[in-house]
Amino acid sequence: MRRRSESRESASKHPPLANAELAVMDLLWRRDRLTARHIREQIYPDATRAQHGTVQRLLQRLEDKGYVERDRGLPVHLFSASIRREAYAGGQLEVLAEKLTGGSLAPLITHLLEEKRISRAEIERLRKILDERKSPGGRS
Amino acid sequence: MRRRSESRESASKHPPLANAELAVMDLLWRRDRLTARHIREQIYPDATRAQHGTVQRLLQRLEDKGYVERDRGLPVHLFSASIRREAYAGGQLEVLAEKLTGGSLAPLITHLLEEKRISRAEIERLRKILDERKSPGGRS
DNA sequence: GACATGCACGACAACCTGTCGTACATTTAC
DNA sequence: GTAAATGTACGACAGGTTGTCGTGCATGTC
Repeated sequence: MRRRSESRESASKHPPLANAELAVMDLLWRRDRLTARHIREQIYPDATRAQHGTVQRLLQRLEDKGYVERDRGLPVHLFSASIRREAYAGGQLEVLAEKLTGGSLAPLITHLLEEKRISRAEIERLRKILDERKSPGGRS
Repeated sequence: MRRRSESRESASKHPPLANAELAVMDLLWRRDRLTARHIREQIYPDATRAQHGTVQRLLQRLEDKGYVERDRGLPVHLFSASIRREAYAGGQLEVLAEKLTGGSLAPLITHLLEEKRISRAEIERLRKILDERKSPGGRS
């Protein structure tokens, strides 16, 4: 079938994270340089022997996808996220906008506002963010 | 493994559309009440006999997911999107935010702004949208 | 009736994900 | 040094989803 090359390309550049993968990233986003053991303990509190392998598998696939780096300096590797949570989230947002609204964010947000699914506080946060961008402040 | 019930639930409420499915929805979002034939012609310009079935299949699965309604009044059914593009897009945005930033949109957009991935024009559009919400249009 | 067109749906291959188990390496304990 | 424990690498597999096709059935036209 005919398909849009761009969205396909961005999807391969920013493959979406599946559930278990996201759980691992979540830990790495909270704290860097974790051992596989630490991750396993968090995700599978009742750790059986076999689940070592599962975590290793997940970490390896995340490494393949470019989302995780491992420090092999020690025999027990230390894992870190190689992309910040905000960068991943932003990338996914872009993929979404590209697929659905030709890359524009406005329609997505308009709908949520109309449906009153964004709190007043959140609206103010967003306004502030946009204002900062308008007149570059102390931030950078 | 342990999983977050909320994100799972919203995912089942708003299942993401796959590629071919999205292509069909795209047509229905542009124009309502299309026949399967019309859709097939658009998606598979060089239509073979077998691809009738493919389109029927896609339409049926979209119907199952609640994204498409069909008018069975005539022997040749007429298909329509049962959710607006903006509603679907907004829903996906919410799913994204829930999974990644605890439901807040600000971090997603902050990153895109810092990376200068949002055009000046788009920023103004967003500001305008938010302003409208702040001081409700018509009055009060 | 014969034929064309459309709908319903079973079946299937390809892919992805989460899982496990096995093989191998390295460290630690005796 | 050998054995046990721990860790890494990765093949394998089941379950789910997706895109595809084909076949059977209904309904319309001539």
